[in-house]
Amino acid sequence: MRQQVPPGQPVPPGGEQQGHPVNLRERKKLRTRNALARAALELFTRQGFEQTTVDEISEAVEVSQRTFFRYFAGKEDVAFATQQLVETHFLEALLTRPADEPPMAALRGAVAAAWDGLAQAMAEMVPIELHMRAYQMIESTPVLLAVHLRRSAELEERMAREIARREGLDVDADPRPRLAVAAFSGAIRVTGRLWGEGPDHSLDALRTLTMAYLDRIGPALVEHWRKTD
Amino acid sequence: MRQQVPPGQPVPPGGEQQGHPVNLRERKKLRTRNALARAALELFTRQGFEQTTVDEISEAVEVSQRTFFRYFAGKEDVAFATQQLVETHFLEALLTRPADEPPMAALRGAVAAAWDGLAQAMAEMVPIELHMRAYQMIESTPVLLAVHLRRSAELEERMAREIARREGLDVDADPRPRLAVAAFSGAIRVTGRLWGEGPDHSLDALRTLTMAYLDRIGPALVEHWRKTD
DNA sequence: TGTCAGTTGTCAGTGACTGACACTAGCCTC
DNA sequence: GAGGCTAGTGTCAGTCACTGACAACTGACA
Repeated sequence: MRQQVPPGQPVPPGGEQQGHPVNLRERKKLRTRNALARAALELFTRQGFEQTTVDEISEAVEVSQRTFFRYFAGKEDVAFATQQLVETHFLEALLTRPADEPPMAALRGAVAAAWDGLAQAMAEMVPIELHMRAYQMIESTPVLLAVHLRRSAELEERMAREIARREGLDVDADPRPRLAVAAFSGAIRVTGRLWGEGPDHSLDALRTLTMAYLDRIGPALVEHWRKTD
Repeated sequence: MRQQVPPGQPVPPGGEQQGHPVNLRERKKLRTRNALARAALELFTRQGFEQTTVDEISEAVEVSQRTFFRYFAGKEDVAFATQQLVETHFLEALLTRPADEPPMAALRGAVAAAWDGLAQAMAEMVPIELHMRAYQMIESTPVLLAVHLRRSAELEERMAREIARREGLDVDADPRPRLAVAAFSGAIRVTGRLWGEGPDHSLDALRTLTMAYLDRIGPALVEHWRKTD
């Protein structure tokens, strides 16, 4: 079996992340992709990742196995379909933060902004509740956890670079961008877990919990690092 | 293909980590296992992980593919054969540190102690230089990097628990054990990378570099946390 | 409406793994 | 030292993840 995660993502169609296409072709593709993701997550969460075959997923959507692999680079890849959506939204939000915001404020602002609009985009793919169950599954499936950690590391790296760029620093020379991102990501992870364990599994609950935690990271990292300030 | 990483390690023979067996049976097994690991790492580093098949590895050692899978849970598993050895040595060393040592001193002492004896045990399996090249390969192969991150996370968790136990703390209630371990692991990782990039690839170079860095983590974490102190 | 490009299905093949079973070789006993 | 026991090994057949090639189809656009 192939099983390896694609290096730079063999970019199957739909890689352009829901750009609300106009023509029928594009809409059809998007529908197939979403249907595959939904079916996959449903099966994964119900019977387990390993216990689900790609054939099952394809059959559920009534496409050939070959088609599945044209939309997703691998079985692991579908499992992260919704994560991918979240990350994309967040990164986009981060890139459009006002230039004068201090690092942690920008990161915090980006999460906040990402929530808006995310819920809708996500719901088109899968019910939020399914996304949440998928997250738990990822955390408890060794193969997926491994991939998740790698993905997180990559995201953090991109965040750190963006923060460094904003502050006019060299990521490799100055440890602060990575430190800030590490602290931020740590908080996000903790709230994610707490939310999963807690009783209220609504998006709003996660949102307020996250914001509350981010506010506690402490003022040490909140200030500008630029000398010009 | 199966490709998933074994949850609790399906413990193939030889899982008892080189206990210098007495009888012929055991010695033969150990030799086969080491030969497989050596052949695998050699092939992986020469032609790449994905480009190497399990059949190639087995053929190089003149055993059947089935036998390979009786020694290692999967193709990924061999790639971590030497890492496994290092980790085992380190954890053992940590467990036998004097009870009155402060956390960071115990961790530091454990690395130091692990070096002794490790070189020999390792050389029985593969040349040190091969182990080193294998490390680079892991870092640059996405599938392996993912597994590596997961393994590291697991190791850190075990370290944190041990530190907490020593200090009489609850890992989940007090963040300090995990923080200390995170700082420690971070330093180890950094030195590992520096060593790989630097000119001197000797074990001694790594050892002195690591020690120097560990000494810089700062006195903030070095003190005892116990009130009784 | 016809052409063309993008999408899909079919087929065949590779490679990672696994279970079952038969065979062999050290180990232990008598 | 012969024989039996058992662990280790090879063979075989099967599953499942993936991939390339090619033929059939279907929207898009002139």
